[in-house]
Amino acid sequence: MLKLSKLTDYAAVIMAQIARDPDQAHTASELAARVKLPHPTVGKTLKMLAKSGLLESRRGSHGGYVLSRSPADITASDIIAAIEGPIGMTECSHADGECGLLDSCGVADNWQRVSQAIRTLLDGVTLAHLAQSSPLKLPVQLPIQSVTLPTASGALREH
Amino acid sequence: MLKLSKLTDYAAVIMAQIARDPDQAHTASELAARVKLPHPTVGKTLKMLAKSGLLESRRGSHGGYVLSRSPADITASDIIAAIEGPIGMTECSHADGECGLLDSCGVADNWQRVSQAIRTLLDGVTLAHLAQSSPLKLPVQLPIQSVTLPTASGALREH
DNA sequence: TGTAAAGAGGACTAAAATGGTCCTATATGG
DNA sequence: CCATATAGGACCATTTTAGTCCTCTTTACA
Repeated sequence: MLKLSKLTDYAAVIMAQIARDPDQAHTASELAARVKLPHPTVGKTLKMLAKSGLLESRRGSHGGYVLSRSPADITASDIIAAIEGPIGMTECSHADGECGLLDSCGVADNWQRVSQAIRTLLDGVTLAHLAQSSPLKLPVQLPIQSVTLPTASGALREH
Repeated sequence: MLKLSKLTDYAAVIMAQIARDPDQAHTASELAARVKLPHPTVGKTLKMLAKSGLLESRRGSHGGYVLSRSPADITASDIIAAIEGPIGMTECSHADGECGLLDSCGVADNWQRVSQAIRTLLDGVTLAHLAQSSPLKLPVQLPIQSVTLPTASGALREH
């Protein structure tokens, strides 16, 4: 369903929590309590976010996590990629080949373009947007420049 | 990774094959051969596409599948939804409640808006686009109307 | 009217991804 | 030194996904 994993969802919620109070370090237990999720799970999520550079961690007592950049400089793409790896709709949208069906596929190029469009869209959503409760303004119109389709281009024959 | 399942991928490829030769019925075995995938798998995919109304099937000898509408009237959303169910990034993006964390979540609204933007984007990509080999023109610019973020709106405090 | 060629529908299995927990090690402040 | 944190994995249970197979029905045509 083109869905985010639960962990990614948690990550977004957690990041938003931190973003709303960016000046102090937040511990896993504190965040777990706020977000009402089990401590180990929140801990795991935080570790992933830290490892990919979105959070900075301080160990020891009085430790915790802080944003490594301003909320306006952290995108939805960043968060998703931190938990799920590179964003792409299809197997072949990032890997460099190894699909084996490329010749009989015929849609790879276009899927990759769609992937790219989604990635760009997600790049435009920042943590600052997510953290604020007031609605984002998104373009509900014309996300695709409707190509008056060329009906038949040379290469579309098969076998 | 915000990825489509393999079956969805197959579905797109298969639909594109049919779209390129829309005037005759295509059997599962024929398509399996073209697309170089095992017959049972292709069969399963076709059944799903037919059940959700994107293909019409004719049984018996000389049977097969035909598009139920013109390629320009079948969208990427349709194909994805046929295999994966309703498109939405988060659990709460279509279900009507039952999340239980909504109060502590604080990002639900915005995620839903992002979901909606992706859905709209996908609605703009048709099977006609996918089937043609010449590149789609996608808006690599400004998919989000960058809200100069309101810095602090009333509701974003958390005790 | 019989037979072969198709799809419909669903049961089933194997493999992979996901979510979640826990343990040990290390760092840090008081 | 001790309490409090994170780091980094190992680990398991559950769910999802992919893929196969079997039986039934429909249809064209010899």
